[in-house]
Amino acid sequence: MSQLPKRPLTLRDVSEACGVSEMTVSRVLRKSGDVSATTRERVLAAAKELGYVPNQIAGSLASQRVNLVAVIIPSLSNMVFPEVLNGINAGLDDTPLQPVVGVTGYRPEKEEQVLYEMLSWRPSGVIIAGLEHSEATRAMLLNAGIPVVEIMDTDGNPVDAMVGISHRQAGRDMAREILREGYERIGFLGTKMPLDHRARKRFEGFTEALAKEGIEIEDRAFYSGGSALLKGREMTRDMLERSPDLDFLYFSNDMIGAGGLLHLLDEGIDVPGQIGLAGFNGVELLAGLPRQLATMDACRREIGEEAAKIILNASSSEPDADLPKTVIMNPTLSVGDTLRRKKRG
Amino acid sequence: MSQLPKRPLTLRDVSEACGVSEMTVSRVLRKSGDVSATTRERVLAAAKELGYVPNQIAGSLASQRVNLVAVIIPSLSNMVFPEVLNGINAGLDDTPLQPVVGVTGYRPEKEEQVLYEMLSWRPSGVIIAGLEHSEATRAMLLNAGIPVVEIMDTDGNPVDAMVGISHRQAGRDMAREILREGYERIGFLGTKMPLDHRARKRFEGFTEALAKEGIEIEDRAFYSGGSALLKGREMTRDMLERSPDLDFLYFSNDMIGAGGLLHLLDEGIDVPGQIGLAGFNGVELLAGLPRQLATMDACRREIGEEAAKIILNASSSEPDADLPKTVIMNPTLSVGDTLRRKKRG
DNA sequence: TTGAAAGCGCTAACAG
DNA sequence: CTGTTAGCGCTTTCAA
Repeated sequence: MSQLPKRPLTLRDVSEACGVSEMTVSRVLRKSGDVSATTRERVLAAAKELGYVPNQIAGSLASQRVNLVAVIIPSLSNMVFPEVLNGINAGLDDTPLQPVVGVTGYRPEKEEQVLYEMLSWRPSGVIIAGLEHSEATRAMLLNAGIPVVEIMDTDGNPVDAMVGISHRQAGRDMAREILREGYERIGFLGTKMPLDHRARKRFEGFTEALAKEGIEIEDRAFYSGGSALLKGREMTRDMLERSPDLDFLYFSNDMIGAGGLLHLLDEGIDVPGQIGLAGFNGVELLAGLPRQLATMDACRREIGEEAAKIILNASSSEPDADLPKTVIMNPTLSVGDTLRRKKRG
Repeated sequence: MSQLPKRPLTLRDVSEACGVSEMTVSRVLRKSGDVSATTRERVLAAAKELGYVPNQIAGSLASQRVNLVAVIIPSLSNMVFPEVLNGINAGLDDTPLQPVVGVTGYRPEKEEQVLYEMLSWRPSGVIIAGLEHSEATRAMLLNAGIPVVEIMDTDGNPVDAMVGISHRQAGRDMAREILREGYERIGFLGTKMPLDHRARKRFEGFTEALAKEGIEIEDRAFYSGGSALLKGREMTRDMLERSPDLDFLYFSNDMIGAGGLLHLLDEGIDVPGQIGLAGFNGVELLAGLPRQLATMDACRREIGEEAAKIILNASSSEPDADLPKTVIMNPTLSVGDTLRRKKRG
């Protein structure tokens, strides 16, 4: 830390400062090969003294190895994705690999562009949300020649590996639970997102399971943008005005579900006696509400960790060929205080 | 898209496929220099046909330019930071620059390590949360020879540029507002985070402004981990048990504030008549609560956008030297429904 | 245990 | 408008 360099320092600078060849300096800094303790100390001291930071660009070009993992997700505004990122971070901690995040805003063309940019850094692997991609995106994924893990959804065929839950199944399970409790006049409230395939699949699974019992959704509403909690309140109010006979509301996420719950409590409506409620995601927030919303855990953190493991394995020197390429997690349904209506034997 | 390459494609492959020199292919792909329309088309067609993705590693090494901006934040779990990231994303959209995010978990040594790794990619700039860093971190920042923007806090001296709000001032402003409304017996509830300097500074500003009026905080409580909303409920309950005379609760963030609000409403306590409440952040969530919590906007998105602008300017070919290196934003205080107690003239 | 040479894939700078 | 030459800063490989 003696001078402020206009030109970034290079190995050569360190080499000259300590009178050891560039090659040996490089070996010390990478802890590779055998270097005598004395020269190592000398090199380390010089590097620290100068404030040398290695140039990974040059290193990666020379070694043809890049310690980056591309992570591509639709959004950061929805807490779901930060939690997956935390899982990936945890899974990659204490390994040489580092996640690099790209955000698509749920737009396929943006996804394509983000992937292209990330691939141009020649990462060691790709973790990407969802199974639905444009043709070009799939082609890039296929041709990249690196491990690819598609996460969060397992209803479809992965390019390479996938880790997630079946949202169709999640929808079906919730529907069955609702019917089992005797609810029959059901409303659905969700996001207006044609490109949120996971929400769509939950909805499809949900209606499918209802249909099997001869039941149809009686009312539905979709929103986009704004405060989810507030939207939940408003939409619930509006829906119950339109369809006062409903005895259950299924929300596509916990945030609007919480809004609905708060509205009903304000109105003094008996939950779950008169109306039952369920959301999706198991967001931590819910713990503080006056009543526990029925919901289903999406295994977000675990998905991130598992995806990281797969990339790690695939890019290790001796990959375990037996490690499964498809991991389907089982979301747990928690009924909370807003779903049970009957006494049960 | 004809074959799946074991070895990633290079410029040379494209060059051979279309019979144009590597240099010209490179120019076409970078849209730099003049290339005849016909050759351009030929090159583009070949590149697409092969599925060529340029190698930025090599490109950056050769051009000595890297279109990456290092962004270093403490956490992704707190919605504050994703919102800042959204601002940065927005500010960098449609520019060649791309953010790369690193997370420190509020730990100085992790911050040091993350910064080191990011600098080893020779980014075009650094955006880093906070003004408090280890000696080594400051040294790296100083010697990196690239624009550095420290964000979210302006109570201190930046290495280079800073964008944010004064948390001390924010604390003072809230204290003054509370006193003006006639509250006098004040409790504080916050996070137990010795390394969250912004929360600490708000607290300091708050107590300082109270002290000026001869008032001291009567009770305080700190938490860590868990659902903030739930913690808010519990801590509020406990504090009012301990100190039933309190007439105001200041929360270090809106989430625990919302928990406190829900608790008080459950108990049928008059808010803001008997007890006033205020939080911090202006989280979108609040809009859906039964009552609007008094709070203060932290200008998260704007901070991100402004920081992006500074990096952009500094790394442009003709930087505007007049662009200020310090941007202090003014958080707006919204009193909501939980602060006003007096009728005012 | 250390060093020298070659080259990773691309682009700056210049020449044609 | 197009091509040639010479590296960018590091690591691989081979030799000492």
